[in-house]
Amino acid sequence: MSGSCFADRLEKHLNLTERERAALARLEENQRKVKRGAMIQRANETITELFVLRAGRVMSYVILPDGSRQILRVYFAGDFIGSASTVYSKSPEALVALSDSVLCPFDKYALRVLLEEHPRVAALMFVLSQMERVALTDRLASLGRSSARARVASFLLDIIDRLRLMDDSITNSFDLKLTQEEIGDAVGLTSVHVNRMIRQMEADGLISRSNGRIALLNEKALEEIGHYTNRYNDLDLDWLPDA
Amino acid sequence: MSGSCFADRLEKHLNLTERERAALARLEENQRKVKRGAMIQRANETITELFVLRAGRVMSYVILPDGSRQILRVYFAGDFIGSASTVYSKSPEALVALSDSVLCPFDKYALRVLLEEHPRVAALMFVLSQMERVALTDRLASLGRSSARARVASFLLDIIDRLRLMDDSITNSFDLKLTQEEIGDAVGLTSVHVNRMIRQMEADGLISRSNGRIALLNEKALEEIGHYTNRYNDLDLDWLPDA
DNA sequence: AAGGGGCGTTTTACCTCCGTAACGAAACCT
DNA sequence: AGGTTTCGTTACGGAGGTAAAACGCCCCTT
Repeated sequence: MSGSCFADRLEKHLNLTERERAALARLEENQRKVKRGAMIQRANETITELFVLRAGRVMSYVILPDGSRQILRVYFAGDFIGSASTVYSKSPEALVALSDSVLCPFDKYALRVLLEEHPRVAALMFVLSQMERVALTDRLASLGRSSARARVASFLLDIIDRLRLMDDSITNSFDLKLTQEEIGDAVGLTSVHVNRMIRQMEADGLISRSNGRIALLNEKALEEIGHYTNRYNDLDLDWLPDA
Repeated sequence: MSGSCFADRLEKHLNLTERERAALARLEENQRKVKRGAMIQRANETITELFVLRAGRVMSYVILPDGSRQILRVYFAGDFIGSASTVYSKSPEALVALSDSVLCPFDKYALRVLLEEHPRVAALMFVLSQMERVALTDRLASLGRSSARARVASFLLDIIDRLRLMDDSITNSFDLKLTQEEIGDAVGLTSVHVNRMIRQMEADGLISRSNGRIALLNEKALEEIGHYTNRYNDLDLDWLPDA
């Protein structure tokens, strides 16, 4: 366990050197605690800060002119967030804490130094960003081309697989920490219809629920319903620069 | 005009050094011509090649188990494609030429050398990948939270703005090179309904068509209908390492 | 020039999945 | 206890999907 939560995350995929770990730890020198519901970054505001999410859960979203919301992504401990601000001077998306969380803010210019001095970390940042790109295209296919039932199923599977990545103790149940309205805003449905789907899946014995926790009782079936594939098995990072 | 089409694209955003241009040109040493309709990369096949698209037009898509297709992205000259293969050993998406095209294939390991030797280019690759990420989240919001009319409008605007980025001669009309079925597969609609929307927009005087070309007659109105914002104006690349 | 096949577009009729609106119950604050 | 948030459920309507056929156009072939 190094001082850097982000380094821990990267080490799920490959081994870092001491120097690299130290450099990454420097991104997390500052900490900021935020409460559930806190706005971390407003959309369309000037920003120079990025964050490593050290603990808790965060979502990013946009609000359309008609008031509807699209949740873009849910983030977990170890994730690098706010990365859009590496490119745009005004944040294209808002960030809100879904649970009490700990953030490590750092400056764009700190990222610059990191990338200059650690080519392998630079390559890794590119790789992480590609992983997120693929996750987004998967969700795009889900919203564009599958039914409400399929969208909810694949969304649940994606969340549990990402939680498992950092927490080995998770078996088949987890705390979603999202309201049904939020699930709807993530997969492009209304809360009413999310509720229909969830109760239907519960009636079908695919999932069960008790006070906020969701248990996936038949993942194979859910994967089929949701057209879901776990991409984290098929990584190829051999081409990255040597340590 | 350097030897590298990709360098030309990057120079739309910032100035490269001679050394950097030379390094990028090395990615485009090989050329391959492909005909319209040619499969460049099949989904789920082992791959080690990436491409710079030198001329023509290419799309990426996935096919869901039920046979439906989701087009993920349309690429133009100067775009870097197949980037998912930097992360996965099997391609998560298929690539097909939408018009006769010229591709410059290169190996993952060539990318590695580039990133090791040119930290600024590495940072730039990260930036490009973030730009694509934001483009995807915009489309995610479009599919998840807006009407058929809005989806078609924003799709057309996105295409024309990306064409304009590389070709100053474009005013308000362009060659789409997509069938209505393909438009539908890109924005999550059926060809029938795309047709309804397009003819409606034509009747409303928002667009006009003649032999494959589409003219946007009222971009302001289309932007409002599609909840569209052109992100290419708001870039902030000042933090990148110095030349 | 005539005929024909292929591809994309247009149109019609019908249907269904999902959204809208509304309200009551339960759970959660403070 | 009283407000606030979330969940559950209903009835209804509409946006968009499905299926099918006709139409137009280009290119081929004879």
